[in-house]
Amino acid sequence: MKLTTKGRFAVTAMIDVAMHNAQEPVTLAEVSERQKISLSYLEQLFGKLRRAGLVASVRGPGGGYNLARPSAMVSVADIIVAVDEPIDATRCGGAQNCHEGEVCLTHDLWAGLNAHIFAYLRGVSLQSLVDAAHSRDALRKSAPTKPATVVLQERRPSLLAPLLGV
Amino acid sequence: MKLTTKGRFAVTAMIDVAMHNAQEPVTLAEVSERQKISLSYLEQLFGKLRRAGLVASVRGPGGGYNLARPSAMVSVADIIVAVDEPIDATRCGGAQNCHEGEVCLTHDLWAGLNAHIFAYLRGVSLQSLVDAAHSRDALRKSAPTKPATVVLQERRPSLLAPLLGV
DNA sequence: TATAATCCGACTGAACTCGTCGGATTTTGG
DNA sequence: CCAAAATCCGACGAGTTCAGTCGGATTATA
Repeated sequence: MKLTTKGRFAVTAMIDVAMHNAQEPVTLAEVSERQKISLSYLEQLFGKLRRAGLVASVRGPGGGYNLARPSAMVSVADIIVAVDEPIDATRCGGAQNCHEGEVCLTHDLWAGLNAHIFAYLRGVSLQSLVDAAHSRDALRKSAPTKPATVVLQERRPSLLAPLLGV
Repeated sequence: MKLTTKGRFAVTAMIDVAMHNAQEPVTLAEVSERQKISLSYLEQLFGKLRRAGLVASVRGPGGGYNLARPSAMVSVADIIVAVDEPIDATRCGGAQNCHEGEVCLTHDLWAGLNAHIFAYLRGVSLQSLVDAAHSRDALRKSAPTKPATVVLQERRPSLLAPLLGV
């Protein structure tokens, strides 16, 4: 699953599309501006997302991207798998580290972890992320104690942040 | 947490030490031979494991490494954190991708995932991995239908194997 | 026909990872 | 006291991977 910044960008971009997809398709230029991701990079990502069947494209002027199915039916796992192609699985599946024909000591451990992570990300829908963003917005508006231009989010460097490079 | 092969090797090596640690300390030369990991690399790993307080070293001839505490009290998370030092957490903790002073759309998602993975690995003790290895051994001995030299473990390429590059 | 947009493959600079190497230090045994 | 066994340590390099760019092709609109 690999969990690189590419996957993170893809999820962010998909949320953006889901939030702005009324009738008109959403152009990558808009996403680029809103999310501060370079257009070229977005093109690369959405090529994969389209091939994976997560978005549908409309070419030409007035075109852009639509979600291929309702956001409630798209999971984060879907997005990441689409974008961060699995590398060669020949790590522990073959004779690489598994020594002398035996399954290596930790095989089951990593397999279990994989299943765990996958299940977690599979359980998070795009819709739920959109909802979360909306409720954050609502919360911020209901308590506008400072001018919006100066509001800086307080940094909260989670103890767990370094894990997985997030 | 990063989950690289370095972490995997460290876990494997720790299992090996736990399984062979009677009174005498275990030398890295033995671990190297049994687990097919280069000695130099093991030295590098065990330097970190020692600094993290997971193993204790005995120098000079007859020396080697002992577990610093009972294997039931060492988790996989401990080992991986000791070896795969956290990279710069400046991914989402600051203003990098979080744009315009707001928390980026996916912040909570990744934080939750981290916590999830960490909890999982925290729940797996070194002892449990040793037990699993022992029961695999017992199973293989109890059904010796073929000469041991020819027994090849059947490959079972899990569907989830590509995830995380395991 | 000009323009807005997706589409695509190749490429590069930078970072990171794996693993090595040479040597220093400590301790045991003869 | 000395040789050998072992840990200890920092630096380095080859290879790989990743993030992001670039130039241009294609498609559709107006």
